[in-house]
Amino acid sequence: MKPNCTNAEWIGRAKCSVCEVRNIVLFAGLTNDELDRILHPIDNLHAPAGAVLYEQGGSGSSVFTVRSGMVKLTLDIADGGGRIVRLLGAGDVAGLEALLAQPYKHTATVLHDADLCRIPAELVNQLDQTQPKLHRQLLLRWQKAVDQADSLIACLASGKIEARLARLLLKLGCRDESSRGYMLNREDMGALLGVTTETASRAMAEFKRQGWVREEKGYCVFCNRQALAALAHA
Amino acid sequence: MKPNCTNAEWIGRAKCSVCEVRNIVLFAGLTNDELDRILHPIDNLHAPAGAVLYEQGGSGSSVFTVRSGMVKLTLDIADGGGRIVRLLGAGDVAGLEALLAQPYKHTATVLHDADLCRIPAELVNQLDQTQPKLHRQLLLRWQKAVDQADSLIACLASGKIEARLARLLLKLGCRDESSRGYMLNREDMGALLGVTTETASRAMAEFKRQGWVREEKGYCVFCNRQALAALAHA
DNA sequence: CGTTATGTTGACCTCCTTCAAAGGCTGTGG
DNA sequence: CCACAGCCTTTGAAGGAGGTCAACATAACG
Repeated sequence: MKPNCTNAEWIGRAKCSVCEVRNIVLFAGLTNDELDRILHPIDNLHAPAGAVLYEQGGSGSSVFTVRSGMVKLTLDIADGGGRIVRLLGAGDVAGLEALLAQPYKHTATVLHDADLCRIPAELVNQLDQTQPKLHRQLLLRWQKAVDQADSLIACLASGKIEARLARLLLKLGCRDESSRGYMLNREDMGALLGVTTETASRAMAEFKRQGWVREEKGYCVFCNRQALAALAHA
Repeated sequence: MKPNCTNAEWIGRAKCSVCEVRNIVLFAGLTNDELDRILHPIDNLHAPAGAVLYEQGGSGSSVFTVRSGMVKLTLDIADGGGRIVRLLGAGDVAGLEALLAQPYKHTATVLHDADLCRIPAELVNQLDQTQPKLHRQLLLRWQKAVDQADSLIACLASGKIEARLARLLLKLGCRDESSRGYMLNREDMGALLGVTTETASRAMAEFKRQGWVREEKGYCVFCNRQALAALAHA
């Protein structure tokens, strides 16, 4: 059991060269040869829903790339509450602050069973100095984190609940599109949209009554994308 | 007049080696010799309140470091509205996305007369490859942007208005502390806190009636920091 | 089959929005 | 110096949206 990865199952050394998401995660751009030389300390983990990858304030020694599944980053503030500040899916990276020797800024919790790569921060920093391709990928990841945070502020924290929920569902995507068709429970929806669990539940129930969206054991299925898009713009 | 900087007054080539904020902005860590060799294309601008540094979607060719004053980054979404996603003060950097050849993600508007350095993205990218010190500064700036966005989500978009406003005022700081003692107008407060201008005005008026804060031509003066801190934690 | 966690719904009340109007400050022109 | 316009702020009143507390339903699970 990894100290940073509660309840995570260790699968083995990562085989980055055969990883189907290689091109969309951190090491995109490196050739197989380059990968073979460096991938030894990288662990491949499977973490079930509920697993905590790391906790806010913990000393960060690794970054995590998400190969599949979904991970949430939550920020606890003084007065309780605690809000979800990011949802990560395939190709996203968690814990970049570890590269700067900063403590983890969030608590990372698995929402849907996830395949992850755990990469020592030290390794990434070494490669960063010698591999211009990785270097650019790093900057892109950081920018993506900024974009996601900004998008959350602009799209999920402004307007009426129905509009916010519609935007969230559209962001989560559809089952047959990408790996992002996961459904959230009402509590997480509330923490993401900045409302109570009850309000999130009421809005979702109404959406289902209207036939705009359907739920299938953890997945969400769209029935009327147009209706959601119309709501999102209101 | 610079194309990217409406109403900005051009002062001259930047003299980074005598810049008092050099240690807290992008080139912190470089020696004077190193600076002398590279600072030629850097422009020093003075921009009055209301000036627009760049607009969302514009092709980004420069990053801006803020030497003094205050700048807001606003994100316009489809359905109008438009929300402030970041407040920048002395030492902060705007437009990092230009380094990745991405269009500007926000509109940058000066809120309080600002001294700025306009640095060509190309120059930063060149230095990034040869100057490890600058490289680390860059990553730190990106992380700071993430932190600020997350902080906004957690602190300024959750809870009752009074708590949010108290947190905002504490963040803005006090006049005799740093350069962040600026007061915002009610419209910007609303755009930052996610409420209407009227609600922001009502809350501020009440704070002033209670004697917790005072306003002096654009600056804010604390009278009762404890009261604000207590509100912030509620 | 009971137990527990999660989702749904209702009733009531608070907070914020909306629309409207009045007050205050500043700059401009007579 | 005063009058006036324009902008920002403040305040009021009415309505709606979401919070809160509680009950109940449903699903998951041993």
